[in-house]
Amino acid sequence: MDYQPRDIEQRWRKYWEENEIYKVEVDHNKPKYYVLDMFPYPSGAGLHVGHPLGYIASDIFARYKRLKGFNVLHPMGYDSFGLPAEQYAIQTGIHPAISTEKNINRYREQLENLGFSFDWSREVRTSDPSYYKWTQWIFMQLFKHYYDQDADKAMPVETLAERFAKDGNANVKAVCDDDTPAISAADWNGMSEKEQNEFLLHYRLTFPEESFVNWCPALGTVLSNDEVKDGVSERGGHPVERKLMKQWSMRITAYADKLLEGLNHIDWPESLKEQQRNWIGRSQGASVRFALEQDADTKIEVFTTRVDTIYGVTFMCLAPEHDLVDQLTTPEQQEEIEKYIKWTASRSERERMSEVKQVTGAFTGSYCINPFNGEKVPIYIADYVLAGYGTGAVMAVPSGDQRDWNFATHFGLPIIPILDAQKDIETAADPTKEGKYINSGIIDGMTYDEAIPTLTNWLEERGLGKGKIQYRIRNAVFSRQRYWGEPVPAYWKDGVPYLIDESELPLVLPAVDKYLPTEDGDPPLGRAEGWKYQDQYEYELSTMPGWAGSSWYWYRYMDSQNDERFASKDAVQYWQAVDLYIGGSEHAVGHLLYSRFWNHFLYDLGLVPEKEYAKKLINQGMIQGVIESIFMEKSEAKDKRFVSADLLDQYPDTEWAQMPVHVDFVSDYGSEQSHLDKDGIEKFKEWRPAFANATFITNDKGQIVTKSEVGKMSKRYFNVVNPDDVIDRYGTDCFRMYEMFLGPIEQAKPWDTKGIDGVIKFLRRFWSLFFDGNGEFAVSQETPSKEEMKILHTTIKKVTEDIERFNFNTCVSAFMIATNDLKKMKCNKAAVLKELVVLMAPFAPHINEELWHRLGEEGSVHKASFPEYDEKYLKEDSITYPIAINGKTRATADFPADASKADIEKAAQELDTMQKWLEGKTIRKVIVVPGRMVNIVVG
RNA sequence: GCGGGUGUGGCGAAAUUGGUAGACGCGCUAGACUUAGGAUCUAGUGCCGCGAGGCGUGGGGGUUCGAGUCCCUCCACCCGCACCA
Repeated sequence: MDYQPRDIEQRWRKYWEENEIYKVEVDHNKPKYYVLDMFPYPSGAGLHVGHPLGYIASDIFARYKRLKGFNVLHPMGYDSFGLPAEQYAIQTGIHPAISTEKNINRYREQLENLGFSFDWSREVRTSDPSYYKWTQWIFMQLFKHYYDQDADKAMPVETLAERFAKDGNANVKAVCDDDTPAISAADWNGMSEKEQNEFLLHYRLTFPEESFVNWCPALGTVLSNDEVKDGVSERGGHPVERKLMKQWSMRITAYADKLLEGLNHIDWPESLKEQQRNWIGRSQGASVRFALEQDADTKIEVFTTRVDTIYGVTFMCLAPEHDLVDQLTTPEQQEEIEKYIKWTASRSERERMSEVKQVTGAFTGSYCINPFNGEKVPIYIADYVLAGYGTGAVMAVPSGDQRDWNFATHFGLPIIPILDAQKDIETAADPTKEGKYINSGIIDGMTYDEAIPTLTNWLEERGLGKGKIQYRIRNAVFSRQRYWGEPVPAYWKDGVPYLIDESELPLVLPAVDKYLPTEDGDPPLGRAEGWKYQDQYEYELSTMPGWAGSSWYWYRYMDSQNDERFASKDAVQYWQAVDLYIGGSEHAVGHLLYSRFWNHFLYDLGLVPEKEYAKKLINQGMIQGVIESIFMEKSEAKDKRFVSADLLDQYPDTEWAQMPVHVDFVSDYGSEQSHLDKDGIEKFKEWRPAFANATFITNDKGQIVTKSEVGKMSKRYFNVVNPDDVIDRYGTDCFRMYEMFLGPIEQAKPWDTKGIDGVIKFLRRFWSLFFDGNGEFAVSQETPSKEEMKILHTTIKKVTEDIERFNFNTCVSAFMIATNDLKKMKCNKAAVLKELVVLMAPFAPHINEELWHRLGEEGSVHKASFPEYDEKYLKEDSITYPIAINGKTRATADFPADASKADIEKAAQELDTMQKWLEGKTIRKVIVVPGRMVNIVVG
């Protein structure tokens, strides 16, 4: 009987469902293991091509852990709030809930087609009120808490109010807005309720504040930096302006240190941790205040990580947007400064970033005074200084910083050496910390480690500065002017936000007539009728961002039906945290940072047991596609010309446009020889009837050579490979094994099916081990030979070790080798095959379930226990050693496994085959590495 | 400019602590079986050379008896970024 994947797969999937094979409950008699995938956004295009890779890997690991006796939580759900559904609603008027439901059903089908072992009874959807009830609840907790630096955790705002009533805020060490005024107890007690509530917003972990946003009037919405290209919206090309808007914000800065520190305790890819560290950007340094020459009371504050270089300061640089620029500009310099400011305002961030080599700036005409030596320091503005970071002002040290050096050289400013170890500062800056200070007043002759405290103390004694830690992470804007998101459970009274009562959760998204902003520019919720708290106070009109729902979802899986709590205490206590989390690295500084922030907060409240919710994280690489394009003449002519890419240089005067073609038409797709042959050209004409009469200038082989590029798989490039098609042809098991066989999961790679035949061949061969020449199922009950046991146990060892290291590609190789070896020996011993079936079941769950039952075993193979290897079958009688002379292998020889080093050393030199190499040479040394090799060193 | 990563046959890739580089698969070559095969099986396949042998893990240098692996240096490509003072 031939291997028929489709029959087998359908039958066993049904069996698993009927017998609830993958259902999991809290079980205190078993150790738990939690395998989590990043849940998908259900887009209209179907399951994203990058997803199966990660999902297959996590499924294999989940199945493996189950076989190893763990109680495995392996759930799946949908991150179902998002912009595409809203845009679709704007176009069609269809409620996003309806289109989302449809997409989810499609995803569910595709996921089931991949044979995953999810416990679907735990499915979550972030857009479901029973889910977002708890997203809103967590938001409320954030509003109700502030970050207390003495307790080093979040504390209830009520306790803060009590302290204000007693002592004011002078002794409160808490994370708050920079402009929080100092108040006394009397001040506080004299405030009205509204004033008190307003004041507390300076401390709450989520709070409304005026912040600049990219506002696009035409689209009536706020855009991310990414959606703005050259000052216009990416979609539609509408103008975008900077606008101040009241936005909810999350005080993630309060957790900056904990988020940094936590990275030391989790097993995440080092590169991803580094990205988060850079994003948080903790730098230790000092702030220094430079008084103006013209007005000693006005001071420019700078932040520097190298306060030790302060005697090398030869100019000061402000961001063009700095508050003091107007005041500093002298009448003579007015024109130049204005011109420069105008010029920088016209430059996009992209331009400012890419043109780093060009030195630009302008002199304000004013000076400030270096507090250490009283020197006059000229003040410039330059757009390499960013208004948004630190104080928007930099003290420039040309001898120690290359950018400052470039600027000084360009404007003819002095360059003062400050360390005796600095070299060649005439040609470039030298940022060294080595050596002793020179030209440096109070720190002359000191080293770096001595200088820093000396300077900081000096500054602090005089109130001119202090040691300071600066972060570059900013509070996270939490409002979206959109419909399809969680409503914020707050209302406005007298211009101050209040929370609704917890008993009123969930605050369900109201119906609206249109999904567009109102005429007044309010978000879509402004259209909802009666959208008022107790019919009098307007609810918050913005909704939450996409990352809200995904910042805690792993807890909901633990107890997804709970109405009383986000998850029961029991469930959270049992499942604790995610043991293995798999997803893409594109979430490095978005989801993976925000979710850690929320988790730290929930931990502070005692609601969850671990500070870090994901102990181990693996990034699966993106599977890319190949974009194949042909060249079409740019002309007004009705019938265009197309040219083979290898003939382009014969038409130097013609302009050609690149046009993507469907990859199905392309021969040798993805290679340098990729081309449309005669057949392909016909298919292309059929596909694009407008070009039926076009001219095709082919090369001498009659081909139109195409240009191949690796890039995103996307509908617009006609290069999407749908997993369903591959599965229809080869079966789920083959698809799963092939994706694993492609290479390491972390690696990005273009999708191609070139090697899939090897995997299907292997599965057929594996299947044939269980059948005789007539196609009848036939296994032998005989005791396996020593040789057969060796193959089995080598494979068990290899696969066990490789699964633990997530080297799934080499596991597949091991299965292939074992199958080939057993096939050669015509081994059909049930005792060997049964173990192999369990071993392979995580990778190819269906075929192995079938074979398990044919072997007469009870129950599901997925409830069996993973085989253990026995060292005794792995021992060799003899070991083949390579024998080298000066590192160059010249012969091999077998020695008994228990031979001593001395025996091997002696025997190796006496080998007949070695004599011709050793003739006339003097042996200086013989190196024997037991079990490995012999190297004879000759003179 | 900064940060991170990658570089091994025609292709996807293997290679515990430095120890026979290229496992496994694709492709290719030859053969077997077939009416036929894009099915199956067998053998071969890093490069140069008839051969002995030589050369080979992006380039150059170093440490070592021995380097894909460790160190220095240069190059190429990819990803991220908010010029982070």
